[in-house]
Amino acid sequence: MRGLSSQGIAATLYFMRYFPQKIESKWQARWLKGKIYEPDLLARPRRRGIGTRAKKPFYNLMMFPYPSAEGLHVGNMYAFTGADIYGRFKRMQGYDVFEPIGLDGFGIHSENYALKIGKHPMELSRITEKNFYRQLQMIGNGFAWQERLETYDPEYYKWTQWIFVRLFKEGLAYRKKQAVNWCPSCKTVLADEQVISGECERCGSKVHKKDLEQWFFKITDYAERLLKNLEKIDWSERIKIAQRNWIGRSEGALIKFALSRNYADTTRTNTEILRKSASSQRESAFIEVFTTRADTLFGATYLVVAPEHPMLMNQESGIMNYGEVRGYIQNAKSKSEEERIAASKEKTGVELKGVKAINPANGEMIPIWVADYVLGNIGTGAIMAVPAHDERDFEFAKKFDLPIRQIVAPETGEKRNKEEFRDGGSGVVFDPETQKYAIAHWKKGEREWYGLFSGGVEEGEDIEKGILREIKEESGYYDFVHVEQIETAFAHYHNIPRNVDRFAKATCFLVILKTTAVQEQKLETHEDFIVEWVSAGEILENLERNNYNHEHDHWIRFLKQAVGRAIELRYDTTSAPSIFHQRVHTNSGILINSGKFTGTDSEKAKWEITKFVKGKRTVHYRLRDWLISRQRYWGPPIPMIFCENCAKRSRTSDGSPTSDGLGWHPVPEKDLPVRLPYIKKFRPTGTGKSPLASVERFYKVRCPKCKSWARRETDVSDTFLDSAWYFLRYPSVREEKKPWNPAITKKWLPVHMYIGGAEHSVLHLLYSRFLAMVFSDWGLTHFEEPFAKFRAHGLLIKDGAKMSKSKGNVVNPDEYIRAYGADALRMYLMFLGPFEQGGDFRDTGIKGITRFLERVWRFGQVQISQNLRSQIPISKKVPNPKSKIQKILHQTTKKVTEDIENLQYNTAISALMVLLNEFESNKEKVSGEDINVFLKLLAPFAPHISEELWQRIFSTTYNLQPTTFRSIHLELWPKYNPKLIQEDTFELVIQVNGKLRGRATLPMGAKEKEAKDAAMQIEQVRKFLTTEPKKIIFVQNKLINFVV
RNA sequence: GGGCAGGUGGCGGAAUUGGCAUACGCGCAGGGCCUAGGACCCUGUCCCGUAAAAGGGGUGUGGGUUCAAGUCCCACCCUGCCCACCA
Repeated sequence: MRGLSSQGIAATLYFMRYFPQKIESKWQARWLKGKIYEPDLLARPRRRGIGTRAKKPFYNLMMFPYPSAEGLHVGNMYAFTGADIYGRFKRMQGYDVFEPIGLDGFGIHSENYALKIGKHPMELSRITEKNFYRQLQMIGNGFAWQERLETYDPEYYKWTQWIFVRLFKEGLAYRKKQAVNWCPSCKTVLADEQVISGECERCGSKVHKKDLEQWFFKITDYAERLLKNLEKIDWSERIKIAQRNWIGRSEGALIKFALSRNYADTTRTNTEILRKSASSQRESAFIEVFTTRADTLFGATYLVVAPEHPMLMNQESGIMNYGEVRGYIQNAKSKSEEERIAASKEKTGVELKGVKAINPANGEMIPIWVADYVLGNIGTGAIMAVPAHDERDFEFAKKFDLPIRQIVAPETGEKRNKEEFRDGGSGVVFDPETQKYAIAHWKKGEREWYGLFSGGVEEGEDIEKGILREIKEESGYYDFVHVEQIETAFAHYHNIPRNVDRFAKATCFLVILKTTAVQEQKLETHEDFIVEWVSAGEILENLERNNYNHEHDHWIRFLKQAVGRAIELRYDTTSAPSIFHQRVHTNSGILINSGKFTGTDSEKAKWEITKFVKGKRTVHYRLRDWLISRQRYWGPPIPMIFCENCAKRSRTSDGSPTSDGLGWHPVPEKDLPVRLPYIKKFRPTGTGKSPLASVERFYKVRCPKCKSWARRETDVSDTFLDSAWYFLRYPSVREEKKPWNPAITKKWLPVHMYIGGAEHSVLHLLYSRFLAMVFSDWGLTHFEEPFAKFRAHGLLIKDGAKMSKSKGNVVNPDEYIRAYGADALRMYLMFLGPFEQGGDFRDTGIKGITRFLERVWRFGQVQISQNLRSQIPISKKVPNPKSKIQKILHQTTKKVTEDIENLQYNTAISALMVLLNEFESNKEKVSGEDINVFLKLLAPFAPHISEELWQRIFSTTYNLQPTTFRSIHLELWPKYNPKLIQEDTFELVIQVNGKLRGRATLPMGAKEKEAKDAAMQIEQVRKFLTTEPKKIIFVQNKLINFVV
């Protein structure tokens, strides 16, 4: 076909149109037939030794979707495309990439959807499966279709149940009665991780607490390792932080507070009480609290126990108002979690009459309260309340008028050195009549500032008297209606009048005037200041403006605290600026009012005080055990059998159960799977029992041990258990005897790259890590961490808002694929923004990508027709290594390679656009080799169009059988030559005083002299260089800056 | 309340170590092609200023460091996400 006939040209022109749908389905079918995305998973070499087994395994995993019949969400496609680009890139780098896909179709989400549309989940799953796989096929990912799995497949959940059995046998699965999260709408219990701000993760209903006996996994045994291992894995930092917070390790102390029932006589001294308590301690009645702030023990002015606390269970603890307390407990328990949180602003509680606790630090008798702001399942369920340094305790103390004692004094200014501090303070003088504050307006030299009246305390003088004396001396006011100590701080400050640096323990007093009468004669006359009345706003503004002096740090604190207190006393209710909120000091500082620990740094005092009161230093985790039971239908039945007969026999003589069993037996492994029966009444019951509990043929079984009639567990397991181990099954889906094949697992795991949503940072990802660690401990695998590398992709939103069904802005990828093709949609999604940051889907944007692909197509067609016309095919034309095209080609190769590695797909695509622009403006200089490289760089993003063009231009296999062709996706990734990237000239930026005044092109490596000469050539530069420059800054290959 | 991410043209977003702010794309404007529309191609597009230049301003706000700041430091404001009475 040398000369083209007119029909030939017409045919060519017709062919030039880009029909993505046509080529996309064609290549998808060929890839599938050719098995180009199926690595050889087997581990052992082939018999004759020369194996073609995978040499460089690369397990590229993405989070499998939970399907609903609505179909694939564009957000799924966003995640999958981003993961697939990485996989394709690795494949072209010579790795044997394994990229499996499956469906997480078991569990509440799928069941709720089935309920909503009134279909049986078992039937629905067959429909959604088909639909999902069809859609997943269409997006053009390099999936290993032969290894797909579905979590509701008995061949899969057989092993999910097997894991449960093993965990039970190893003591990591146990049953206990506990107040658990109950979702009234889903009619099941939920794990803590599935309760978001008191609401059900799935349906958003408010979650209640319910006392139920449930199955738990002992994930808390692994808390420390789950935390520590985070250091070793290459994960998105934000996910690691989320896990760290969720595990919530905190170091603290367990401190015992002895109880006393003889507190009526309040006249006794502390020593007497101590003696008394020492004797009453023999009764060993005490409350143990957990605290991370043992340093504040001297400020513990009362104790609070949770409504669930065991001491409230028996009347014998000596509570005189037991009826009232019980009423409170019942009321608290009936509240939902949400109500308890919502009510957090308004604290409630009841004092336990007839009992007091003894603060072990100072022997003080302190009251005990029950209040629901203390939670039963956190720490010991009891706290020591330090209202001066904890906001919740502070609120509670204010409401019930309990004593507040400051223990930790903040330190303002720089860190204290060893110098001795002076005792002193300041007074905030307030006149309720005018709502103004009296201050000293200083003037000294050029400086002018406001200050509080302040001074040092003289020997033998008490601090309050000292401050009042200073106020009288400095201002003349003496007629006070209210004097109150507000706060103490340790402050470095500069005494301006005397021009010396000082360190002081400063106490602030709020002084409210009765009258503004002035003492006839001030005792001291200051030349440097005058007394002025200003509003709080004015004084604060002045203090903040002149913040050159450390003294002001604590003055600002004092003023805010004092004004806050004045507001509270209702001396000022109208003109208070919002900044004046009384704040509780919760940070570290220096101890005051703390016996022999006074003056110590609070951080240091923490463990000293713990030791002093014989407390126990311990570590506490926020993480709690994983609640596994679900009272639902659509999940793997928990493979356990309860035998009443065995339960009876295993009890010891006194009736308590023995350690080895309460009659619970795991289903023997040979009997797995426990198949989920098809039942018509699958709706959740709401009775606390699964719908399976009324299916006799399911639950009525023989005890595996004693063969008497027994009852099968009818709850199913949490859906997160299904997905916690699926990555182990993928490479071993054909393994029948074990959950995973050890040799294959050894070869392919841990997962090399895992990409998924950040919303799973503490659910799925934590559970998977837990199980992987357990399997490793059992010697079943060789790794503790399942995912060597994990990257969280960003959230795809639509027109600035989150996509949701209620907003009706969910994008269905099908329509877009039909209209623009999968390649265009893939590239558009990736072009929206940085993959790890997410993007905003707007319909207008996809046109740009479509245009780009059409231009690629047209450019390719020109090559094809030239191939046909020319004796020497374009593909054989040798590129000129010195040409501009070569340079930009190699630069682009470098950029695209690096960007894909960093998941910065948006900039990689932009680089490809720049390259195409360059091709188009230098058409005649583009060689076949250049196009070859371009298509390979494009291949991970737009796999279909690049395959089609590559085959037509370069391959001899285009028309061969689908099974014998050589795909571009198996070609090697282009390499760049760093030498070709090197520019030999650069554009010198010429600045005068940092402002751009001109440019010049110079050879790379030009010296300062040459740069200067070049700069002087330019009129615009000379114009600004009237005098000899003071300084010349020269940055090689970049710029020259003249400072004049 | 805490943690994290972020704030740059009309919009999505670029910007190595601090060194030409706004790459690439969308949109918009003008022009070409065409009976016309669409598609496509070319040119322009941060703001003020100008016939055009020259010049000036400009990366959430206010300060600082520097010859030079989107980038570093301090304080603050706003948005999004996650967590939240965790002792």
